This record gives sequence, C-alpha cells and structure tokens, in this order.
Amino acid sequence: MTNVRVRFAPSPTGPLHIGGVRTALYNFLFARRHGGTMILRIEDTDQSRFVPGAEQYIVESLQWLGIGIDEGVGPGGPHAPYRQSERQGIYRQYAEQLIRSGHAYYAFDTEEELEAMRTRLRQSGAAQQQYGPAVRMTMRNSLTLPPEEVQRLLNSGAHYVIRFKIPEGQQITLHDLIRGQVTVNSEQLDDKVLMKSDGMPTYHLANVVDDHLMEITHVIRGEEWLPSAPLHVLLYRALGWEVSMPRFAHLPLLLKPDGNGKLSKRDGDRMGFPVFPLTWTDPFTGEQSPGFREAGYLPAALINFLALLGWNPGTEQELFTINELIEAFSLERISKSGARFDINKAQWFNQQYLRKLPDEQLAGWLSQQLEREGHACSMEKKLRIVALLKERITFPHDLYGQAKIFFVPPAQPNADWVRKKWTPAIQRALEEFAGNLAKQNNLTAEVLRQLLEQAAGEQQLKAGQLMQPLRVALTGETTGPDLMEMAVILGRDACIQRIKYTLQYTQSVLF
RNA sequence: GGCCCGUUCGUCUAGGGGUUAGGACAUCAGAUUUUCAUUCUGGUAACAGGGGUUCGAUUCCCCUACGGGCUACCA
Repeated sequence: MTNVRVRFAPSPTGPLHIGGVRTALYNFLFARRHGGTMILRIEDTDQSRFVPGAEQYIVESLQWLGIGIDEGVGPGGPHAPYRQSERQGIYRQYAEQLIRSGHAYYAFDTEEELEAMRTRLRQSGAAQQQYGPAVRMTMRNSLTLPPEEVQRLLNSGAHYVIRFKIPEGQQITLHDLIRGQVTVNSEQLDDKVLMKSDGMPTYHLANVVDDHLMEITHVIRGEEWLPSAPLHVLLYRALGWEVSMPRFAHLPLLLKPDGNGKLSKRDGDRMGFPVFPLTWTDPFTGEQSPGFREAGYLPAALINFLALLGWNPGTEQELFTINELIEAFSLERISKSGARFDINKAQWFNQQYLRKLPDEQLAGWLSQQLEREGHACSMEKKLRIVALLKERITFPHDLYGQAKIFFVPPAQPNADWVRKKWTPAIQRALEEFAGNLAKQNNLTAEVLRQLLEQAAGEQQLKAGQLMQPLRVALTGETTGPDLMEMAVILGRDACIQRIKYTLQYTQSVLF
C-alpha cells in the first residue's frame, strides 16, 4: 500500500467523545503503520450546533494523547483550508456540476410542505416517508417547475436546497474492510439534501468532495455511517470519481458498561468515570465534565486500553507501547461487534503504566501535591516514599493519599481496633520499644526489627503481635505499606513522638 | 415500522468442521507478606435459540430472538 492518506473529521459540537478518540487512534495507527499521512479536518457545516472552544479542545486532546496530525487544521497543508465552513465555494461548484449532469436538482419546498408530504405518505401506509423517486415529481423543485419559474425563484432569493436525484432500482455494493460486502438497494435511499438553504453543504456532499480532493485513500469512521455509505458511493459515481474512491472501514461502536445503548456522558456521571479525554467546561451552561487527564489517567495507558477495545493483535500481548501498536495494527483484526466500555480494565492499564514510570517522575507529582498541602520534604525522602508506594497506586493522586501519614500525625488511633485488640502487654512493650528507639542514632529496617523483637519478647509477645499495634501507633490505621521501611522514612523522633501520643490516648481510654 | 450491521465466560477477546473452547480484566480461594496492596498458584465462568448441510457444527447456510445503528436543510 503506498501513499496511505486517512483523515479524522470531527464536528466541533462539544468535547471529543472517547469513541471519537478511538476512531482518531485507529486512523492514526493505520497511517503510521503504512507510512501514510494523518489529516485532521473540521466538519463545522452545522452552524446551529457550533460550540466555541470545541475545535481547540479536539486539538489539545489529540496532542495530549500523542495522536499526531501531519496535515490539516493546525499544521496546514496542500489542501487547505481544512475547515469545511471555509470551503463553501468548493462544495457549491460540485453541487452545480451535479445539477448540470442531471444528478441533482433544486428543491423549493418549505418545511410545512415537507411535513405535509410525510404525513400524507404515512397515512397512505407507505413503507417509508421519503423524498425520493416516488414523490419527487409531486413536489416543488426544478424537476417539476418550468425552467423560467425555477430561474425566477433562484433570482428572487427564495430559499432552496440542492437534492441528490437518487437513481431507481440499483443494487449498490460496497466492500467494507471490516464487514466485507454490504449491499443496499437504492430504493432504500432518499433524495438527500446536498446543499442546505443556508448555503452550507450537508455531511454527505462535503465529506465526499473533501475526501476526493484531499486524496483520502481510506475512510475509517464509526458504524453510524454504514447506512449512508451506499449514498456516498453513488455520489462518487455521479461526480465521476469512482475509480479513485477511498476504501471504507466502519468501526464498531462503544457501548454502555451495563444495560443497553451506546456509551454516553450520563454513564460516566452515573458510574463515576470520565468519557472525555480532558475536562470540559460547557461555554453556555458552565457545566463541567470530567476528563481522563484530570482523573489521573496516563495518555499511554488510555491509548493502550482504547486500542484493545475493538481490536486485537491475535497474540496474547496486552501491554503495548505506541510503536508496538503501530507495528501490530491492522484493520482486518478489528472486530465487528460493539464493545462495552469497562473502566476496570482502563484502571488496570493505568496501574501497570504508573509503576513503570521512573521514581523521579512520581516524586515530581508528589512534590506538587505536598506543596499544595503545605508540606516541605527533601527530594531524597520523596524518592524513598515513592519507591515504597508505587506498587500500591492506580492514579498519581493516590500518592498523596498514602504519603499523608508521613506528614500528618494521626489525630487518634483506629478506635474500634484499639478497643478490641489493645492489651496492657502491648502498652508496656511499646513503651519499652520507644525507650530503646531513643538511644538509636542510625535507624534501619533491620535495627527496628531487632528492637521490636526485643520489646515483644520481654512481654512474652511474638514480634508479629506487636507489628499491628506499632502500625496503629504510628499511623492510626491498621493497614499500609511495609511497616519497617515506613518507620525508617518517618524517622526516629517522629516515631517516638507518635508512639507516646498514642500510648497516652490508649492509657486514658482503656486503663 | 422499514433498511443495514452484529451475537464466544460478568467484561474485552482468541479460536475455528473433530480443541480439556485459550488469554486478559473483574470475582473467589490458597501461598508469600506484620497488615492492606503487590506477586505467585489455583478455581468459578461462555459458543443466544431452532432448523438444516455433514460421519461430525460453537465454527458453514437459513429462520427466530436479542442487541446496535440509520431512517433530518445533525454530523
């Protein structure tokens, strides 16, 4: 395959949905795999749905994820502009060409007339209520009106659209790279609007014209476009571009984690996970939608997760660098059925990627968190903390949650546990332990262990029986990272102080 | 309603006319660990249903069911 050119063509109608991200990713992987070009085109032909900031959001999201754009909005390129709203003249030219060649016509019907037509058809029991071969000759268009009247209407500035004249009784077969042959009869299609009355093209026209002009070789897009793909084939034909028509690949959809339907923002809200790459603030309502980035997901982990949602390499490998993904990717191995979105797996990937990061980077995150909370800490100590905690976290912000014990002494020990398990022997052993600790100048995990064994032994306790009490004394909690390592990082004086504080508490409460 | 697409463990999936139907996440149990987590070991768990074709079907064909998408001057 030479000169592969693919495009990701979102509409700036809001934040980029995670399903859109996956579409972009598959396009990107395919382009890179074949040494091709990845193009970003903005399909902003619906002015009523335009949302300020959405385009910028899309660009930033792709950037964060490392989905590189070779050509298009941003980097520019030989087929600029790449924003469809800036290409109106081009579409008009081709729409008029289609009228001249008899493949399209002007239609002047008002909204009311269209509605009346549909009602009429519905009541007469027609299978479908479409503007097509069966009804077009009963409507007000350049097929039914005398040419002078058409010209008069056009000159008078009357509202009109340009419709495609769907051919009758044709079998249209397209070869989808994922689904194989898909055949549709043109009876099922209607006379789609190509140019709207506001002068903008519809998706169908703009898409076909741009893909041709931009020399797109493979159209990789969501399954929602499969039903209109035959129409697009017809358009390529009518425009005389069938020989260079791109190949199609329609991707399966992302489904709700539970229940029926496709994944929506509601599901994320309901189950507590993001469905957008970055946090998004709606410019009209001010409503905030959480993003994967802000939730603590690493871009590489999200990419890995998404890549495997609907595609697999045919091996048992699960962890992929982006280069490995590029190397292994192929359209043939994309599955045909929709994939339920399971955030559990995304978290697992994040955990895997997080622990592979160098300690310095984790320490950097910890620094920010500590600074925000107003705690000072040496880099050396931060690195030790990070090394102790890195296998215990799923998100970067978990770091502070677990490191907090080093900076904030417990307000009081876990009361339930103390009431149930605390004994006078423990009390005496910990007193002894704290006393001996005070004499130590060079604290190591090994020294601590010895001191603990010694203190325990004198009260007829096993070292293990004193471990939990010591943890409670130091952190207030019954679980946490390795006790000895933790105590070493905490330091001798802090340990002694916390033990004494706890012993006072238990004394007053229990004895 | 019409048309199109789909259906393997709870989830993502591998497989493919004869397999103990494989892996991963989740879950459960055991081991390790002072605890939790990690790690390791093991377990539970799937071919939507019915007809064909065939010596044999989860795999091929048809039907049904179910799911999804489309059916706009939205993309």
